[in-house]
Amino acid sequence: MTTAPHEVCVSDNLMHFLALSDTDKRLLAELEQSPRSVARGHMLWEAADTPHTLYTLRCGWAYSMHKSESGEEQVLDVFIPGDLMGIRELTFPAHSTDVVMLTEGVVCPFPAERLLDIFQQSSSLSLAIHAAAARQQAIISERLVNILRHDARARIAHFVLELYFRLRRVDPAVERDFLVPLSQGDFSKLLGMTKVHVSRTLSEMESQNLLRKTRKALQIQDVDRLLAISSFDPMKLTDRLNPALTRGLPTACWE
Amino acid sequence: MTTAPHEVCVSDNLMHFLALSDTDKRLLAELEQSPRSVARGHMLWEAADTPHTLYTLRCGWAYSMHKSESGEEQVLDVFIPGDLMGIRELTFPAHSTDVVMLTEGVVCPFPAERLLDIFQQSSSLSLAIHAAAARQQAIISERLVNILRHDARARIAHFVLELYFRLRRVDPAVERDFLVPLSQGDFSKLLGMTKVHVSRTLSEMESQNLLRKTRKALQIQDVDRLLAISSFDPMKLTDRLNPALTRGLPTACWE
DNA sequence: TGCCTTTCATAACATGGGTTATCCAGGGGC
DNA sequence: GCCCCTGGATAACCCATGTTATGAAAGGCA
Repeated sequence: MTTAPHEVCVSDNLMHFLALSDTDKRLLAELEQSPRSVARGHMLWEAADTPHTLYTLRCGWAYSMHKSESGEEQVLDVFIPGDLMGIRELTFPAHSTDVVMLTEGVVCPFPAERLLDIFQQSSSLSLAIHAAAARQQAIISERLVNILRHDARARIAHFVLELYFRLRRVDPAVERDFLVPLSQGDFSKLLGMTKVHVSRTLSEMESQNLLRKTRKALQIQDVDRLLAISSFDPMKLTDRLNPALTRGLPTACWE
Repeated sequence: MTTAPHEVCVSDNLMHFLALSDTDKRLLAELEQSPRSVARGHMLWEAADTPHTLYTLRCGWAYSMHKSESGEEQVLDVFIPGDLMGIRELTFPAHSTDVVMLTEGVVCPFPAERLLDIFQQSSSLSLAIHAAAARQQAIISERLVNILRHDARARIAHFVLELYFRLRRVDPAVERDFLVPLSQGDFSKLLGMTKVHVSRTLSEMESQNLLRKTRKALQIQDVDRLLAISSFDPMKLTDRLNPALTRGLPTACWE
């Protein structure tokens, strides 16, 4: 059945890329010194704020979204435990998204300059953080390609697989049936369609034994067909780094 | 009238963010040591290649695209002179896009490790390069939001403004009427619509005196209405950096 | 317990944009 | 000058998805 919420820290995330030295782990642990419990709906930052604080997400889910003047909302990122939030917007004078907790959770805020310190102190960590940031962006680019080229069924299939693989990456205990705190409305804001059509399409997919979505959980019934429908490529989220960059650096434990 | 092609180097791009020291300029100049003329249609890299080489684009245009098994093409980035090509995919073991020259041009290839050297040698340059990379990604994210929320007219308006502001940034001589080596088919691959509909919509927009696109050039007739239609926000491409990061660093010349 | 809000399901209808096809114009090569 | 080839315009038709509306189920809260 669905697994219970899991506590993950950034180093659990980053060590997938490279083996981290004790110094690296200590640097990361400093970032996560001040965990803070936040309620569902809590806003970590708002569009137009200056990004002076970054967050690691230790437990719970969050998302970032654009609000247009007309009040429409477009979700850009979904954050899961272990994710680093805010790097995308770090170099900008102002945030362009709101970031809101989707569930209650625990975040660790730290000042942006700490990241600069890290960049100066550890090239392994710099690389791992860049890799993590690049993968966050790759997720968005993939979503763009997917959305532009495919119909509603494929969009949903793609996104569901994205979630599944991302969750399993940081918590291998995740099964085919897992907790997802996203409503159909959230799906619609992510995938650029109306919630009515999300509902229609989910019903259709359920009747085809592809997947089943309830209020709280998501059950993947046929990974292979979902992969085929969506042409999702798990490699796009790979933990493997470019070998041209890692000469001389310690490799990750899984190798 | 339309302006002639312009030669730009990366430092012309990066110095918009921060004042570059002579050392910084020298480091960048080293990257651009080996300019190479390439023909229209030349492929700089292909999906599945390992990213060992980055390029600066000194002159001419290029784009990167995904090809799906079914042969559909989705354009992700459009590169203009001064752009750094390949950072997005740098940390991945394989490229996910093809990059093709849209015009003849001049590129400067350099090995990926040089970038690592730069990161270690100059924190100003690191920051400027990160900022440039973040803006490339922001362009894609903006396009995603725009495409999901708006109809064909707004998509085109948005993209046209994106081009206009990006070109003017590196070459202030660019006027309302400028050269664009993109066909309607290219527009369609960028914006996720058919070329037939691009044609329909361009005709409509021309009849409304919004803009006029010919084979080679693009003429913006009514910036204000285009801005209104597309809710394009030039701030999303700002050269201004996050003040929380630049304490102690020299500011850009325009400040 | 009952109330109230949010989420989900479903139906009837409207439409933007996809599909396919044909023709025309421009531009490069010879 | 002629030929091709690519790019662009236009039309007729159709379908996936948006729109609007309504009711029911779920879940929080007093």
